[in-house]
Amino acid sequence: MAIRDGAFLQIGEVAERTGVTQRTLRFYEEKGLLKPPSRMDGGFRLYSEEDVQRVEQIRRLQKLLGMSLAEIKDLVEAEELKTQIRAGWSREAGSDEKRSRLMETIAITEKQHAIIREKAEQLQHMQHELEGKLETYRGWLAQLEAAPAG
Amino acid sequence: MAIRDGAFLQIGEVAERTGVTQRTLRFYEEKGLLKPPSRMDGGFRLYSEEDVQRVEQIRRLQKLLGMSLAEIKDLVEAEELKTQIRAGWSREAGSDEKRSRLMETIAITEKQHAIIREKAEQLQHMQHELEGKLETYRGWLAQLEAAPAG
DNA sequence: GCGTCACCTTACGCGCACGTCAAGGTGAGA
DNA sequence: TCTCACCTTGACGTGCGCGTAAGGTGACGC
Repeated sequence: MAIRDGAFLQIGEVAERTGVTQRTLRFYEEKGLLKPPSRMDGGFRLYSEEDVQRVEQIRRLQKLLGMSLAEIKDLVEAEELKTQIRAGWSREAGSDEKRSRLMETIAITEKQHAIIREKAEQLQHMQHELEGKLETYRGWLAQLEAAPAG
Repeated sequence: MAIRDGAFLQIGEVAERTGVTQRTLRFYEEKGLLKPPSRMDGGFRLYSEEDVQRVEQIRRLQKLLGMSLAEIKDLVEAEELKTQIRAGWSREAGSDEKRSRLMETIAITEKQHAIIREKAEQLQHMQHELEGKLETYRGWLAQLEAAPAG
C-alpha cells in the first residue's frame, strides 16, 4: 500500500503521474534539475506536489522547446529562486534585498519570455506557411474536379 | 577556388551557407534526409539550391520542434513527394492519379500543420503564463517602491 | 521466519546526432 | 609536374538522455 503521508508521494507514484520513469526522476535529481527530495527512514524518496509540477515543467520545456537538460536546469534554478523569494517574502530582511531579488526574478522571467516568444513566432510563421500551401493544393484539387479531362 | 558551375555547390560551400558541418551533410544523406546529390567526375558532391533549402528546413524542424531526424525524415519525404508531384504535374498520367496524389499531399501537409499548430498553441499558453507572472512581479515591485518601510 | 513488494545504489549499455582522425583521391593553378 | 586546397570513404570516439540489470534494504502479510 502507498503511504499518503499528507501530500507526499513515493517515486513510483510520481513516475506514474508524470509519465516519466523512476530512473528519469533519479537522473534529474542527479543532474540538479530536481532538488533532492526528503526521505523516509528507509531512504525512500518523498516528493511533494511541487516536485511533480517541476517534473511536468521540465518535460514541457524538453518537448516544446527542444531544450537540453542543461538549459532547462538554468531555467528551473531560476524557478527555485522565485520559490525562495516567495517563501521568505514577508518575514525576511530589508526591503532593499527584496527589491534586488525581485528585480533578478523579473530579469530571469523576461529572459524565459523572450525565448518562448521567439519560438512561438517562428512556429506561427511555419504554421502560416503551411496554411498557404494547403490553400494552394486545395485550389489545384478544385481545378481537377472542375476539369475531369486528362 | 570554388567552381560555380551555374547553380551547383560543393559540400564546403553548402556547409558554410547552412551552418552545418560537412560531416552532418553526409550524415543526413546517409540517413535519407537528403537525397544523394549529383557528383562531379571525381566523385565530389554537387548540391543544388534546393538541397540548401532542404538542409535549412531540417534544421528548423530540429530546433523549433525538437524533432528527431527519423521524424524529420518522414516530413521531408513528404516534401519530396510534393516536389515529384509538381515535376510531373502536367505531363503525367490520368487525372485520377493526380487527384489521389494530391489528396495524399494534402493529408500529409495537414498532419504537419496539426503538429505545428498544437506546439504553437502550447507555446502561446506558456507565453501568456509568463506574461501573467511578470505582471504579478511588477506589481509587487511597485508595492515595494510605494511602501519603503521594512 | 519467509516471501513479496516497492524502493535503494552502482554501474554498464544503448541509440542518437554527430565529431574527429586517418589515409587517400581530385582539381586547378604556378 | 608539383603543390595545395578540397574532397572521398571508412571507422572509431563523444556527449546526452536515459534503459537495464545486479544486488541490497525496509515494511507488510502470512
